[in-house]
Parts: sequence; C-alpha cells; structure tokens
Amino acid sequence: MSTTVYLVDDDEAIRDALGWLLQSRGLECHSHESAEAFLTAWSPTLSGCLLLDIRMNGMSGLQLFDKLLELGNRLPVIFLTGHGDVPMAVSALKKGAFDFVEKPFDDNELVNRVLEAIACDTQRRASDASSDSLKGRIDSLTTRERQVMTLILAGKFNKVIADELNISMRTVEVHRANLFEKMGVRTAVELSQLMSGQAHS
Amino acid sequence: MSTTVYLVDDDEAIRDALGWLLQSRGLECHSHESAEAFLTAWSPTLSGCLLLDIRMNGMSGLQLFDKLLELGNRLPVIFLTGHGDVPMAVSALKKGAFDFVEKPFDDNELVNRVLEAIACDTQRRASDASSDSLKGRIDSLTTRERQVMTLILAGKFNKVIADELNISMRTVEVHRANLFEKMGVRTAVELSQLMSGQAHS
DNA sequence: GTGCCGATTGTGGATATCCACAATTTTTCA
DNA sequence: TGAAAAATTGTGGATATCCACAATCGGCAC
Repeated sequence: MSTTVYLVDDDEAIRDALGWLLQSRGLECHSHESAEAFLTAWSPTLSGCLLLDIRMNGMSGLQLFDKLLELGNRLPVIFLTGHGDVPMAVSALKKGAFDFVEKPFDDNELVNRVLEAIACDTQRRASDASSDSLKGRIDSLTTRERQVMTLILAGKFNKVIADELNISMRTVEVHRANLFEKMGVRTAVELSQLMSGQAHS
Repeated sequence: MSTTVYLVDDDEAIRDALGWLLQSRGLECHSHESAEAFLTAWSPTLSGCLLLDIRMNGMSGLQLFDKLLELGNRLPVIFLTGHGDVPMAVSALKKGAFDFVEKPFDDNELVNRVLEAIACDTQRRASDASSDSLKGRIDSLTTRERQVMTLILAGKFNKVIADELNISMRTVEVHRANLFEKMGVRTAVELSQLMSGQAHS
C-alpha cells in the first residue's frame, strides 16, 4: 500500500471534486461512497490518511471512526462536515482525530491538512517499522535467552543471573553471547538502549 | 503551590457561580477578572488547571493562551465559551488545550473535566519532578565526568574512552566510579536506563 | 599563599566478562 | 523413534572492570 488519501463521502459531487483536487496535487485518492464500503476495504496496513464525512446514509463518519479505533486503525483521520458542532469536534479530536474541517473548506487549506496528516503517518510508519524489526529479533530469542536478557537489563552480574536461574555461570555466558548476537548488539549498554521503551516480560 | 483551579472570566456572576461550584466539590479556586490579571499572577510553578473564558474585555482567552504557551505554561487549559465556533475549538485543541466547553455547561460534566485536567497535571508534575532531579544529578557532574558518561553510554570500553580523551585508563576508571556514585547507579546498564530519553550532550 | 577541587596517573590484586575448544543432556517436532 | 534445536557444563586463557592505597599538578578563592 503506497500512501493514499482515502475519501469516504456519500455525496458523489464531493467525491468527484475532492478526488480531482487531490489528484491535481499529485495525491493518489481512493473514494468510497459509504462507511460500510470503506470498512470492507480497510486493513491495518493502509497508509496515508482518511478524509471522513460525518453525515452519511447508514453508518455515520463518527461511528466509522469509533469502529476503526476498535480495529486498531492508525491512519490519521480528518473529519469533513457541513453540520458539525463544537462538542462533536472536541470529542473527535480528543479521541485522536487528526483534524476536523467544516465545509465549505478552502482547497489549499484542506490540501495542507492532508499533507500534514500524511507526513504524520509516514513518520509513525517509520518508527513502527523499526519497532517491528526489534520485536522480530526478540521473538527469535529462546525462552532462556529472554530470561537472561531480562536479568541483564536489570543490571545483574552473570554470577547472580546464574544463581537466580539455577544454572552455571558458563551457561549464562553462552546465552548472553547468543542473545547479543541475535539482537545485534555488542554490549549490555547497547542492549539496554535498544530495549528502552520496549516491554520484554 | 498546591493544586488549584484558576478561573479567568470577566463576568462576575460566572466567577461567583463557578467558584462556588468548585469549592463545593472541595476544589480550591482562584478567580481573576481579566487575562492581564492572571498573567501577573502566573508562574511556571502553578499546579492544577486553568479555566479560561474566551470572550473577555482586553486580552481574549485565546490570546492569553497563546501568551502562556510562549511562556512555557504547562497548566492544562479548559476553554469556556458561549460563542465558540468549530474552527476555534479545533485550533485550540490542536495547540494543546485540554478541553473546550460551551456555555451553558453541565455542572457535573465540567467538574469531571476539571478533575481529569488536574489528574493529568499531577501526573505530568510527578514525571517532571523525577526528570528535574535527574537533571540536577547531571549538573553535579564535572565536565570530564560528563564526557566519560557520554562515551560509556555509547557502549565504549574504558580503554577506548581513555584513547579518545587522551588520558590513561586509570583516570577513566576514576571518573567512571565518581559519576556512577553521583548518578546513583551501580552499573552502566542502570545508567543507560536512567538516561534513556534524556539529552546529555 | 594556603587550601580545596578537579584532573591526572600508578600499582596490584580481586572480580567479571569474553571466547575458543569440547561435550552431554533435554526438549521438540516430524 | 530419530534428527534438530535448545539447554547445559567444563577448562583455560585473554580482556575488562572494580577498587584500595598513594601521589602529582593546575586553577581558584579566601
């Protein structure tokens, strides 16, 4: 999935106009005429951003937003509405919506918001990728190696680790060397920095 | 400064009503009749939250908010307004306001928002405190000790550090022991975890 | 100018880590 | 049941770290 602007609005005129606007600015745009239609197309791997009309036949934009939140959506959402009120906007933003724009909107303004949202998603995606690769390396560890790693990160000596796991120091050394290799680090400090911010129970 | 609700509104009736409401819920409340008056009372050490009316004579609530942002305010801000519109609310929230409430408001609702804001501030304050104490410990390090620490955090051996600083390994050992003592850690791993997320150039 | 602080270095020994060479036991999975 | 993966342990030596004891040198403040 390359970065794309997903547009959900039941008004064909708006879909056409916005689609044209976005494409004229070099942005790929996929339109859906209903929340339901977008839901079937949605996957956690989508990247870019989501333009979401609030008032629609069937599931509303707000309902779709809630549903996507449950599904773990990370795509930044920009709400579009002609009938928004303040509490609605406040609630949407506090739930994590990226923006909330009233119709009629200024074309340049909207495109700017879209570009910001895409930039935000790109950045999140990059940090996700590195944390995924880290998770992969952690998964490749054996149970013992993970136990040893945890104790190393607790700042304990091999001797103490051996004691707590009821194994010989030599075995700890082996696990230590192996897990350093798998995690791609050369020292405990590097490991600690790599793992900082990660859960590793 | 104990945790207090700061209220800025140029309508005396509202100040009285809100002040009464908050105090009846056990919340200390300090009222100010203008943005200017609050500004002179403001200090970075205030804790609690700020209830801010938007439409006021003189400096508006939004202007005060911007000014406080420049001054480095960390107090959560809840806007109160009888004439808010969606773009205004969106802009305020995107700038970091804690909430945006329209008048007339439900008493319980508002008190809940205030309690949330206070909880949020209390939490931030706690994490600030520990990071301040950390900063203090870092400040207590000598120049050399800081240099050595940086290299330790880069995962380098004493030998390499000695080389890079053109001093003997023994000297590095001394600095290392001293800075561990000052930072309150026993191993490089603990130091690394302590410093994770901190800048230490 | 005397004293304090920070930086510097040395010796020597106790601990700890790193690793090659070598091997056995246990678990897991097909 | 047999092969592969994982866990285990030992020896011995090279490196690294930790630390007490001891000392020199330069800058700065009172």
